[in-house]
Amino acid sequence: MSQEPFSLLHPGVQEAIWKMGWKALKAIQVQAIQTICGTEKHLVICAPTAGGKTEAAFLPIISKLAANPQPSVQAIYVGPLKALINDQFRRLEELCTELEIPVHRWHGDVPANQKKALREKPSGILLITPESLESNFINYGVQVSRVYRHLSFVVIDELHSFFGNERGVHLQSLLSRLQNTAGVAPRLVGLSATLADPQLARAFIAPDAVDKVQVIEDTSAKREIKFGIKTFLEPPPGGSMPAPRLTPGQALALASSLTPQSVGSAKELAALIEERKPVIASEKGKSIDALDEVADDIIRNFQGSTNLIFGNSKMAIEDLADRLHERVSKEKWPLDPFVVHHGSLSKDLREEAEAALKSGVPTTALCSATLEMGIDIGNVRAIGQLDTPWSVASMVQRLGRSGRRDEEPQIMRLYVREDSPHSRSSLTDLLFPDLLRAIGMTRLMLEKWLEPFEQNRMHVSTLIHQILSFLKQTGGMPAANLYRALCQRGPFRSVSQSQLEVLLRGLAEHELIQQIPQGDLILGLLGERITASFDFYVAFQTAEEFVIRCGQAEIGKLPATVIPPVGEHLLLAGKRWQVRDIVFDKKLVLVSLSPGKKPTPFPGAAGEIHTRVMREMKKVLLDKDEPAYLDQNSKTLLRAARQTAFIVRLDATNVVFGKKNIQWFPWVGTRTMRTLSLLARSAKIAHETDLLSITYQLSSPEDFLAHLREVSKSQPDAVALARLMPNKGSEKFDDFAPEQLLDEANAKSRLDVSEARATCAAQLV
DNA sequence: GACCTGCTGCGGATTG
Repeated sequence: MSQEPFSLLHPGVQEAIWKMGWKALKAIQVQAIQTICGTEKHLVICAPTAGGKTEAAFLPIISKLAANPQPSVQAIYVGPLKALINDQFRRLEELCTELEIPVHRWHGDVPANQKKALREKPSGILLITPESLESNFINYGVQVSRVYRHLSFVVIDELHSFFGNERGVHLQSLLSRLQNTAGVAPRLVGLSATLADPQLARAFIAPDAVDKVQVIEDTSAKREIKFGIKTFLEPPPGGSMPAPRLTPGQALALASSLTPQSVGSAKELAALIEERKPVIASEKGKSIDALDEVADDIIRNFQGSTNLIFGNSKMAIEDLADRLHERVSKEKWPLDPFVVHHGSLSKDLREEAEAALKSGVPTTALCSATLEMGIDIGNVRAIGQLDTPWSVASMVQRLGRSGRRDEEPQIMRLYVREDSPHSRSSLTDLLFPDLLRAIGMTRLMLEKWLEPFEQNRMHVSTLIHQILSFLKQTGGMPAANLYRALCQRGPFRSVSQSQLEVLLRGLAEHELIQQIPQGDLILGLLGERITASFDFYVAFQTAEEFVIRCGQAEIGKLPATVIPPVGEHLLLAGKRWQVRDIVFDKKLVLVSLSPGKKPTPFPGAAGEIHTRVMREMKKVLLDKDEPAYLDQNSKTLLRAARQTAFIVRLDATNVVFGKKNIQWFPWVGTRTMRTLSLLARSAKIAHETDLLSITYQLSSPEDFLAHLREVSKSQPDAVALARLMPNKGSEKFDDFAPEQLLDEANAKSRLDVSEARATCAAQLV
């Protein structure tokens, strides 16, 4: 054991380490001890799950606390999940008992008397969620300064989960308010397994003192990665009859016989496809699709071990689970190893699935982001991923859940579903965009690139939340104090003083706040009601949900908008149900098992794709190499996509000039594509966008070039463009924000005028 | 064309 850092620890902590039988401190633990005990810096620790991060942070923190006990909470651990807090509570309590450092927890499931006891006699370490910290300000505002007056450390677990979203800004605001209210300057420690850019983590932890943040990364043995992409073709959409489908080989032959004319013409394409003699994919009269082929592959490759298979949507997860159960029962397996885990399932069912994963009996979970982070589920052999993920960050996070023992490789099988070419296929369809994205993202993952988060977002909804919370906490204050606390010292730095004034006037119009004659702002009638409601503590939007119950057993919850009428069917927890009764006033749906199958569609918004990913996809399309991680189908379809790109000369130019329209492939992300679309709209040019391209209803190349010239030379007004957006805001309190402010916020964070201009200018060269 | 997370006090009845 490295003697020097060990000797920096309190003797009681040294003893605890001996007693636990540790042979040596890990490298990140040594560095953390040196930084926390030897400097005044903040800290970010980046290491894989189960890599000893929590101990790295807490061994030195506990040492400091043991040497200097105070009658106040001295360290806070903020966790994003209740289950994670419960896990860490057990570990910390074990470490702290003999040192006589009290460990407390505060979240929604903790009994009120324990919370009361902590408020009356604050001490030691407190494990808490952001929302419960919010409840401290709302319900015990006057006690905050006493309870936290000797706070010296704040540890934030799963730091990356707070980046760029409402909950992260909420947390930053709470921590900033805590410092001001209690008059303390705690040191911050962030923990994460997936950090793109240490610089962003530094900026999140301490925006004013980025160089006071030490980053510690675990550089110990990198594990081997085994990675494969498999592509299956979906029968063409439409009609109840099974539609004919090409094999990947036929798709390649089709691409080779394309001409620039046939690509744009449904008739010519149909004739070419007819020549290839497409087959109706069926098995005993039942049509099979790509998901059936994925299920067959899973049955072959995920047997006899514990695995996670992630999907992009709950509907797809449920559908896949249903098909796997079908196969297991048809083949009469003695045990069905497939379980389902996602956010719409009841706590009981989720815990059952978690227990099965931990049990040692081979289990494969079909899951969503619920199993992406946090709770320990033991040793996972391999990861399946149904459909190309939305972000590289999520792909990395998911891959990281496998091969947890050092000597084991990380394994991922990524399944891509592409439409078989059909008579109405667009050029974009013929380029197999999901396969391109899967390869592009894989290349970026291997390069260690991850999406950065938007630092300049205004977060209008969360600012409204914090204004209301602050007024509730204090009873009222002048507008200037709000500006100083939230916008200058707090996280809402992208909001100017005049923008805050516009916002406050808007809030007064809605009676959320009002100004008393002396000038102070206080809560208005509606503001009082909102801050008193149970769901105020949460900064993010939540939908109205109905509980789905079979007899006394709760299966899960579904949004009110997707509940089928009585007599119809739904798919939940991998089982088929029929709706028996709906009790509207109790928000309850009674169901029973039934053979009828209808996948439940969950509502949701589309994701944003980063420009770097689109640029990589272009490279994939124009490169010649065929990565070894592609299966034969994927290689064949990639060849077909490249052949098609060659036919329409996408290798030489990004534009395809048709008779009646002009299709441009700018290879930019969602934000820039949205901006290009709004620019065309403000120039009154009819157009459509798809996954890869924007098609202008222009017949003359000159008109197209004139538009690009106009955009690249003028100084487009981003706010004026944002005014044209159809959906201005969807976060919790956006409805209370003045439209002008939402336009300014959207101009900043949902559009990218400078990249749009640069893209137009580059196309002109 | 998407996923995830989280949270009262208080009055009244009942019990020791």
